[in-house]
Amino acid sequence: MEEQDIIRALGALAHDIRLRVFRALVVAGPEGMTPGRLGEALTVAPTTLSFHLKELCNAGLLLQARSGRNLIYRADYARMGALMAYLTENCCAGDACAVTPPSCTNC
Amino acid sequence: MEEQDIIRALGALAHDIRLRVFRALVVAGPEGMTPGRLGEALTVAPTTLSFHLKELCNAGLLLQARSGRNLIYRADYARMGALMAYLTENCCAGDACAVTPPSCTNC
DNA sequence: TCCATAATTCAATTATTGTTGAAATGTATT
DNA sequence: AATACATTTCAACAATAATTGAATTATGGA
Repeated sequence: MEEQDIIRALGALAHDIRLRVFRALVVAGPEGMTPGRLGEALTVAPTTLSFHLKELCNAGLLLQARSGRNLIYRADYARMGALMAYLTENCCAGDACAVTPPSCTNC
Repeated sequence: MEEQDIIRALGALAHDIRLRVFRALVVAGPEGMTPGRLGEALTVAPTTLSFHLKELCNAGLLLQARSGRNLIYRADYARMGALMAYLTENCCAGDACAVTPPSCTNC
């Protein structure tokens, strides 16, 4: 992941609506969610939501697919993982930022 | 760390100069760096650099101290760690985003 | 005290982002 | 084909962030 992509991804997540959208999609899992359901769950107007979904897509954090007349948005876990990896490698030092994932608690 | 703090931290890092500044300070370690050295190393004008250092401070990612007529900026590793923890817990799912830190490679 | 250095603050300007409602697109149903 | 629904695109506007040079604050040394 290029530095420019990192900046775009960070910028995309640095907004309350977008962070909430992304979290909701992470929770939703592989099934994803439609803009309709998202807007209902988060109380965001369709136009506003569409704008932010596009931002997240452009940043590469979401994947879009069509199902009938609905669009389905999904979190791109691989992209998020790449972002985490970048931050861990470049913006952390020593143990200070060492985040211990659940699977490693016994290390 | 409150959601609002997360957004500010992400927003602070979502800028090329600020990301480079933060990385340089992470690399510099506990000794930190002065704006003078940073500006030299990164080729950023004093006023511009000062603006971005302030942004990073406001976001809680940097610590500031004075030493004679120099100011010394340091990365706040704990804050960065808290940011990483938040993202790991809230924006990742399953193994897809599981970042394996160096110390855990044998797990 | 006076000067030089390090860095910040201020104010004006420009550029980028975010919001909103109206209009348009695409798809399913009858 | 006609209608309804889900969603996006467009265009105008409002708000926020970034850049720049000049002026200011703070410290140390002659």
